[in-house]
Amino acid sequence: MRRTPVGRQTRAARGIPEATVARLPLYLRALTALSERSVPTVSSEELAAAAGVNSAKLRKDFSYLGSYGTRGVGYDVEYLVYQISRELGLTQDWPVVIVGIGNLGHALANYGGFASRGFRVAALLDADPAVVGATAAGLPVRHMDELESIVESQQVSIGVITTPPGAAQQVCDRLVEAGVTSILNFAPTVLTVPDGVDVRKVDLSIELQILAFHEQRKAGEEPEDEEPAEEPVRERAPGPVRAAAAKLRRAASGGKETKGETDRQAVLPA
Amino acid sequence: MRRTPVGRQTRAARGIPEATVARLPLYLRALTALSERSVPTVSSEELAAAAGVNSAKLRKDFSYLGSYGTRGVGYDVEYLVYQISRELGLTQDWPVVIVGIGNLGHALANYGGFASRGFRVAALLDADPAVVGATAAGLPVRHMDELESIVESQQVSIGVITTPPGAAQQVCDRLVEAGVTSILNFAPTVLTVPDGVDVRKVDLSIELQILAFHEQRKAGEEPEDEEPAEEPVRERAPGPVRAAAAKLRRAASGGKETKGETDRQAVLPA
DNA sequence: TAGATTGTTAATCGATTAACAATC
DNA sequence: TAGATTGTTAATCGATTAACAATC
Repeated sequence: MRRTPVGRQTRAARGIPEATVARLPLYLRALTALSERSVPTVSSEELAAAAGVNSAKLRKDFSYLGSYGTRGVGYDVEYLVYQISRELGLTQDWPVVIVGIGNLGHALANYGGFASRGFRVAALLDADPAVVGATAAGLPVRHMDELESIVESQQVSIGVITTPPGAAQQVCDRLVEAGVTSILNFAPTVLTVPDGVDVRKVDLSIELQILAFHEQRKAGEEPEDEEPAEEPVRERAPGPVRAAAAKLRRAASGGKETKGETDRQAVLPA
Repeated sequence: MRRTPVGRQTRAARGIPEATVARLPLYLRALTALSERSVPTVSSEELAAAAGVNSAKLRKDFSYLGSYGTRGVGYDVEYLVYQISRELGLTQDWPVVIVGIGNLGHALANYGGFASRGFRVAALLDADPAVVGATAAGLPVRHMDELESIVESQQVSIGVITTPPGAAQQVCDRLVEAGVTSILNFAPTVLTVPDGVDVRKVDLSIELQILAFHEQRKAGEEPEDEEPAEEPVRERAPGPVRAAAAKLRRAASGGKETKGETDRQAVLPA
């Protein structure tokens, strides 16, 4: 996707796969721990175990960065820490704004891993006058009105959105307009951004739903309903009839079934 | 990966790809919004736009669930909400424990999207006597000692870990031992679990680092250091020499470089 | 019947993995 | 030199996408 030979000529490092990029922080964390224990070198096998991946994947990942290992020996911990840090852009300082200082914004402002790794909270912003002026993590909460001036004066390129879902797109638009080009979105909202802006999302509800899916599988696949047994080959009733049927099922599904090892009530999301 | 024909015979739905499972919650969210606006039917094109994916992917995803659409018409919103909810296991109620009631645990306990979608906070747990007894989101914080009895008596199968990193594995072990088989980990720790236990992780620091990587790319790839230009073809000095060189570079890299459009200080993660 | 839209096919792309030659 | 471990190859697997026949 990303194909941005903006600067000078493209070097090998340009083509690092997304899946690899997403694992570099894991390797870096494991390496940092080794570094703190003054471990001088580490093999792909050991490091992979510490990072929770297999060693073939790790070596493949590192091969995109260059040949930083020594055959028969392993990797120099300090050197790798430095190379990965540089590859990830962590040899710079990245000022970040957090917009929406509710419970979650508060938690993030206080998050330790934030300050390390080169990320610095440039400002906390909120639209609520009752919150503005309060202090979180030693920083004053400032009003949304200051968003543009802060982003510009402090060269903020990363914004974190922890607003209620209804405000997220609007906040996102303002951040982008002001010059932010990377957004980490904690609001359960699909954000629309122009080309060149990256959005990553963190969504508790989605993670839980994925876990629930697998949990249900593990629980043994008993019927959760009256007639689910041969459900894929269901008859094709016209839409409205189906909807009515669904409603009936929903109404009927309250607290009926009992799973083998559990006894959970049937509940549909609101 | 997951191949668990635990219950009776395997039906088509067994083989839903992970990537599809991860998108079902997105579709469900978009459908719920349509449902609330009383929209009766939706095309793959419209729904895909609302969920932020392309329509071919959406149709492919839905094809794993069954044939729930009507050619020439689209999908019945209510019916799809029901089918996806059931597929994800959301027609049941899932009691969840949150362990570690710091800022983040607090925020999660208060998170609205938690209570909807069938997830219910069964208990908040903390090891710190100073926190135990306090109230968060209307629930008392209980002591870790009660973990086992709560998990067993309330049939909790999902645990959320929001402890400091040092405590995460230990908490994880206790959860698993008590019977929890799905874990959502917010601590920046690689958790080791037995087969049959699912772990998903949410890691702010990793997300920010991935954004920083792309941000750096966008910024145009100027040298962040003295000699990075032909860095992939670097000479292969033996480990210790490399490490020393790296340290030199680290020491030297403080506040030197100036990017084209930014002026950030060079900082290495702690 | 004509128009619309699904469900599926097949091609392509990207990620994972095992195996092993290269080489320290 | 012998043992260890990297870096790379090639096979496999899974995910994405465009296109279109099926069919409402």
